[in-house]
Amino acid sequence: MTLKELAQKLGLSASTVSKALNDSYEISNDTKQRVRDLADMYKYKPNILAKSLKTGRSNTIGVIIPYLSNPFQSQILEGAHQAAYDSNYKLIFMQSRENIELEQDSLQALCMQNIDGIIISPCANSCVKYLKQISLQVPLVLVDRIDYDLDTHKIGVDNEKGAYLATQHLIDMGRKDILLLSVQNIGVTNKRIVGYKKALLANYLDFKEEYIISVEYEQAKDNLITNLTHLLAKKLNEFNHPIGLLGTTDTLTVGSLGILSNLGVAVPEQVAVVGFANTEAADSMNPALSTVVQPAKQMGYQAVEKLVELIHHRKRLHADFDTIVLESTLVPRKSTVS
Amino acid sequence: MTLKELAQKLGLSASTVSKALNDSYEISNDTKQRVRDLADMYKYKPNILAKSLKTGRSNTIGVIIPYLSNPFQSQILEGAHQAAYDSNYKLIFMQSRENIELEQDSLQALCMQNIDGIIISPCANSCVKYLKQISLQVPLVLVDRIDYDLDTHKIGVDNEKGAYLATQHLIDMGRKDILLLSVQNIGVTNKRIVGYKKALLANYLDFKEEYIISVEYEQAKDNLITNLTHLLAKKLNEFNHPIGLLGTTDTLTVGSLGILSNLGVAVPEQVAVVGFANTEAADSMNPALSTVVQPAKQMGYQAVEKLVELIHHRKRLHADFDTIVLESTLVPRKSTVS
DNA sequence: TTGTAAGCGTTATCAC
DNA sequence: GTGATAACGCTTACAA
Repeated sequence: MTLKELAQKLGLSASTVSKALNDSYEISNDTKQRVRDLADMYKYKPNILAKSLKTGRSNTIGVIIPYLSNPFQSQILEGAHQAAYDSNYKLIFMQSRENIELEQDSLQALCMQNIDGIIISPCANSCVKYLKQISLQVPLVLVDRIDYDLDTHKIGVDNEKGAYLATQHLIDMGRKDILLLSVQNIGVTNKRIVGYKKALLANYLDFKEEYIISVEYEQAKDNLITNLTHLLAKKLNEFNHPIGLLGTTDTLTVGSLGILSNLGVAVPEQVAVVGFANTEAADSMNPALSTVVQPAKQMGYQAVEKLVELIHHRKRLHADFDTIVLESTLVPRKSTVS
Repeated sequence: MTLKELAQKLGLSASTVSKALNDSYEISNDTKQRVRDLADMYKYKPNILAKSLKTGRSNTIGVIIPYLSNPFQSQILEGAHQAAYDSNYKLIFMQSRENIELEQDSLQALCMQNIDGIIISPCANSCVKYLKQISLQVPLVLVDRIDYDLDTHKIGVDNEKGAYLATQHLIDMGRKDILLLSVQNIGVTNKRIVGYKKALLANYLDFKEEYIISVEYEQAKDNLITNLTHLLAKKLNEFNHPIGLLGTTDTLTVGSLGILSNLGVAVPEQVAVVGFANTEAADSMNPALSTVVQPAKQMGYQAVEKLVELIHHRKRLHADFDTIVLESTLVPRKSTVS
């Protein structure tokens, strides 16, 4: 059932019917009602493709995140989906798998899809230049990994503060030697390291380069096992006091618990663990994991809100872009509090 | 840069250029090359909307799952995305939130989007009639929750066998009283209960209705806490032997570990726990969680493969639909083996 | 081998 | 208030 067919049945022209269905002021209420009634009756559904082709807007937003299987990122996507649903947009998503070529591929693919805007959490080592170029073609909003020099809206969390809180918490629990687990080349990591350092400084503790365990995303698990085991063996012998461990991503933090357990290291007695992690399973961990929780869904939600805003009035001043920084919260559990 | 403009620059007609770019046999190699070169030069990108409008195919697949934030379901989606990417399809996804109205809304929304096909993991209490009606309009493939009377491809796992294995494992570990945690009204649950019963039967153990703790999805966590606490208090007193616990979903299984820990119940000494769970964090659980692992990504991948197959030759015989049942595997860890 | 013309289902402009 | 017409950018008979 097309507009034309509907028009014929009504004895009206296609354009009149179109206007009626779009509630145009030009059309009389009588006609509108007649049109709507028959449209309902025949279950008329406009062809969105044709509509989009004509209007130039598709009501579709593209989302690019590194990994969908990462619970934190899928929470962002869930929030984004909710917001999209609320504002009547559709979501097409892509995964960059922390791979710069895949990211550019996906960006390219999205641009070819007549989407109205893009939300992206750039992959490790992402190319700012390329992003900038895209952002000139189509509205773009950064989410979570917002540490890029781009003129656009950015929605993230206060990573520095989150790390500061976590570090301070470990110090409060009496730990003076605090290892930090991080993934190489993810923007947010830097801020977290800064927070970590500042907390150390504020407590008159030395920062030691060797305390930073930095692994590549790809072989994160294996690298983590090797490096952590190695460093712990050394440090636990060297010191005769318990130490702290700060994980800067879900995977690393949760993974470290398993490793420590396998090594027979007591948590928190020997090593207190706290980390960024958005998992609901924190209470079921061994032991219950103290976490820095980030409002992931909210980030995704606000990112879409901002993007939609951007889509609706595209001609904003450059100076007018917002960077929204949400708060993360520390939830202490048994992995730091004995 | 449109096809027309490109044609003008080349001194050719739009149709010739279109054919050249689509590698039509009608066009000479010379012309093809010239066209391609200039297209590259001007970075010509075809307008997919126009193409879809004309051809009637959008190369887009809709996916509906209950919750994106459920790691198991997001793994299905990840696999689906991978397959879609490989076969050059785009994915639009929706969440039903285990809500039948939201599911029908989403189905409706997808149908209006000129998608080429749908993959769905129906929500609890989903309406078969409605699904059937949709499946007549557009190719549809069921994934994971395949226990519906629909003439279409279905990709799932052998839930009965998975539950059988898990139950047998608990029995092998010396447990004769085995509680089962389940969510109401999810199709897969039934099969899992059947597997559980069969394993009991095969070992000459009585099935007891009271051993089944069935909670609603919405208040799963709260209900679980109440019911599990209650039943355990009763049973642990009544028996003087250790018992078993079988969780039929990620959330329930993982959640139960936290609850048991809070109750001060020793796992596996007092209660051995095993459950369906696809989490990578199993090793970090308290204690490391024995799991029935399902090939979630593979399910998603194959679902898209099947759907694409269906899209390509729509006129298949009814009798010709496949139901693919993948194997799940049991990974014993400390929560059952002391 | 290439070009012409019609059409996919809408919306927008302008005339009536 | 309503309708004719063109246009969005592409594909595809069919004609040349």
